[in-house]
Amino acid sequence: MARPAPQTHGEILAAAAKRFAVTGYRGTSLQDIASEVGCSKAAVLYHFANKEAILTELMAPAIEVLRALDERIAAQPEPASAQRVAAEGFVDLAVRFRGEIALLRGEFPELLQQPDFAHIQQISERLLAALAGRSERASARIAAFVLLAGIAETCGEFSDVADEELRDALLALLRRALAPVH
Amino acid sequence: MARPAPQTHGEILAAAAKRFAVTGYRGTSLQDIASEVGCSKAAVLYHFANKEAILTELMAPAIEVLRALDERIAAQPEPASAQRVAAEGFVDLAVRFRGEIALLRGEFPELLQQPDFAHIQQISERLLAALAGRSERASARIAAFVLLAGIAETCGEFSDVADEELRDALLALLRRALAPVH
DNA sequence: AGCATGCCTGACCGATCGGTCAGGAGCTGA
DNA sequence: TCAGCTCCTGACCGATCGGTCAGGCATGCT
Repeated sequence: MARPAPQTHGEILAAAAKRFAVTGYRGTSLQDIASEVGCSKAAVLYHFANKEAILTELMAPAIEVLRALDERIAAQPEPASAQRVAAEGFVDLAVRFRGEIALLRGEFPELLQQPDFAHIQQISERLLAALAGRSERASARIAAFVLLAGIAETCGEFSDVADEELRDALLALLRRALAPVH
Repeated sequence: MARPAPQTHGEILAAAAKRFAVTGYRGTSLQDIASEVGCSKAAVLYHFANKEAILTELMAPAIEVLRALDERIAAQPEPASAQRVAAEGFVDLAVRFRGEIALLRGEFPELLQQPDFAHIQQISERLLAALAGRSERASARIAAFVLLAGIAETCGEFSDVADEELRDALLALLRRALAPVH
């Protein structure tokens, strides 16, 4: 019809991001996305192999940064430095990609099961270990888990707070809350 | 058939709890629950008006405790005491009902939209305000949100940790992490 | 014996889901 | 002019969802 050019791919991506942010991944149907774009559901599936492929492409930049952070953490020989790198890197990532993280709207557990995101679970585990100061103590791991999950849930809210202010608040919280490495 | 007595109501509740804990509320169908019990889907809907009624009954005790906590917090005239009551009360609730909270598996946002749980959103807001020391500063509210959401997400994990140990770890974390009231 | 009631079943309903498919419109190069 | 390609459509598919309904089978009261 009136669709002039093949920028549709990008439009679908943008529409999907918009809808996912409101109703979550599972709560958004291909028809919802198609309606938002103004095309047919079949057109959406012409540009993307399936629904999961849309999410994968949407999250790709954030996942790449997460992967890089994982490498930087792994390169730290000392627990204390690994904890610092993990804290600063994760806060930075959470703030920068807070829009993308918000898309998941608490669907982390299910989404992580999907084959495309399988390796993220392992990265999360290493991130948790680093934040816990590579300690096996339950209290350290519990605190790290609370902060990790809490920050992931939080960054989507507070969209009215500037990046800078959000990052400072989260970093200050982490510095107060993380058990010091001993 | 061989179903002897009307303890089916309780069996359905138990089966639903078991399944919700694994696949979440939305990820569990009435047929799943019926199969777990060993009855028909129609039998499930004979005992419960609809799917949501199962969840409502499952969460009722936890919600009642939450409501009582809300009242106790509201009765505190000073921000400092309200913060203390909120922190201790919420940790206690999270640990006691960690099984129930785990059922929700990150489906809080959607579930809170449902009419049966509408008032919980307001209670959560007051809980957040109390933890933030009734401060309007963004940093205080951000920290409170991270801790609230993080604890809710956490208590379902660490099922191998004893109640006592989990509560102590969470309380110690809150004491470190909460911005002091000034 | 007859009847009501509680508990439960299988068959069925409309809606919605992700995904497929044949084909059409419009452009491009031979 | 016509073949071929990209982009897209509407019709359709099987599966699954929550929920309904008429009826069946015990049990217990009259």
